[in-house]
Amino acid sequence: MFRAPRGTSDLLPEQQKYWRYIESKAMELAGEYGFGRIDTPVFEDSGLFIRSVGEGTDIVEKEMYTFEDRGGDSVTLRPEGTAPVCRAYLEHGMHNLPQPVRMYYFCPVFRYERPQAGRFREHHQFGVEVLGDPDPSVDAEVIELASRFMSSLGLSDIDILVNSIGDPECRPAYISQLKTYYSGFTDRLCEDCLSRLDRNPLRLLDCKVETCRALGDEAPRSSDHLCQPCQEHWDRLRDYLAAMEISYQVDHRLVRGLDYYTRTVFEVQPRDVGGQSTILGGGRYDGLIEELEGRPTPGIGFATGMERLTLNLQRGGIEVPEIVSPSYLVANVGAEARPAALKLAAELRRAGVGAILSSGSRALRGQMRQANALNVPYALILGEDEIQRGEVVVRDMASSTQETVPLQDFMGAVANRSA
RNA sequence: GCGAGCGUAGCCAAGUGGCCUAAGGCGCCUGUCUGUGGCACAGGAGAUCACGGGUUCGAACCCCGUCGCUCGCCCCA
Repeated sequence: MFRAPRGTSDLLPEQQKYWRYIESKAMELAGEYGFGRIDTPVFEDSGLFIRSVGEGTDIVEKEMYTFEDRGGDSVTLRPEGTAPVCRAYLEHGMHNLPQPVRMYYFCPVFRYERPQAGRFREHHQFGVEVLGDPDPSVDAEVIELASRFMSSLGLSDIDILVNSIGDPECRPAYISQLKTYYSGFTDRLCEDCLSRLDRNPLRLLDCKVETCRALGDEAPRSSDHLCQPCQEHWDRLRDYLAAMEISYQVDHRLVRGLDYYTRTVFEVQPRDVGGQSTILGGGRYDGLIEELEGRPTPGIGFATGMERLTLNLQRGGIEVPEIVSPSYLVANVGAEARPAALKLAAELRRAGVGAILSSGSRALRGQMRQANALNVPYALILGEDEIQRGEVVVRDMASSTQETVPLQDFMGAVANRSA
């Protein structure tokens, strides 16, 4: 038997309510802030991601779904959402639009990883991007949006972590300080950290091994080594966040795995457990558009994982609205009633109300059971008697009461109610 | 890429060498109730016990391999 590929899953009808809930909240908020929706292709030229995400990153090095298409071009299933949006910004000359340009997206993203709790090979993101404005007020606004998004979902047990990792001006000097610091403790570093020392020194900071953590506490902090413009950006951001009364924590260990981030980085984490816990991550990427051969254009955004949001909604016991079932089940008895039932169901749907046609192959008893199991408020019963008299039995399932009414009157009432 | 655990019907599972032609529960279907649901009772369908090999007189159960799933590390949403 075929199964869904490793790390992927089917989103079954009974789970859809979470997604609908998250999507509706996200779209509502995005609209409030003036974001327009963008949808980009599921796959892109492989070079786009190699260039933007960074050659040395894990994503590019070992996680991309890259293949040659039949024409011999190398394409890659989108491993993240920001680069395609930037590509679209450039391709469609959006620098000619009023700046900044605000866009949001929902899309599947693909990374070849070992699946575990909250981590998949295909997952789905909601993300926002603001392109064309360097001002820290935009950072504050985007972080505020993230915060509002969490509270609108009902997720309250979360921390918002914020940091500044500088820019190409000041970061190299900081990184070399960091290396110097850690090089003095090579005897105390874990094996992973020893390799990070060469490959990705920033990552030393968020190692989870106890001894490494202790070293990280005392390590030089990026926010203490910012160049003057970065420092000013960082100071103003914190002023704005304070002015907006956003509760957040500065986390000097916060770094992100993609090369394009500059200055502001932030994450949202649930308060309880560790593991694959980050539910939202983002930051500023002022060099990215230029890296993609555009005029220097600043940008900032974040992405959230639908699956992790759902997980947290479920863990938090947060009630989400059920997807409404149709109002009517049309039961029918006897061969004569079958076409009449089909017609009635079709008319109801045309009138804008949902109707499920019950299979006439079952006894009426079975059809009523079905009505009960499907949780429809009303069952409509058509039998030969009703057909002859031009009537229909309308049964209110909740109160177990029913009345026989002329079909025309019933349809008239339905039309009035839905109008 | 590394480490650990687990695979018995759609789901939850009992069973740890013969009494297993595999218990029970949920769900599904049918009947009791000849055209009326939720409850109850009765019945039914649904399992090559993940797959392959081995040990044994005998394997769901022990051993080996494979595959799959889950969890952790790395990394990330």
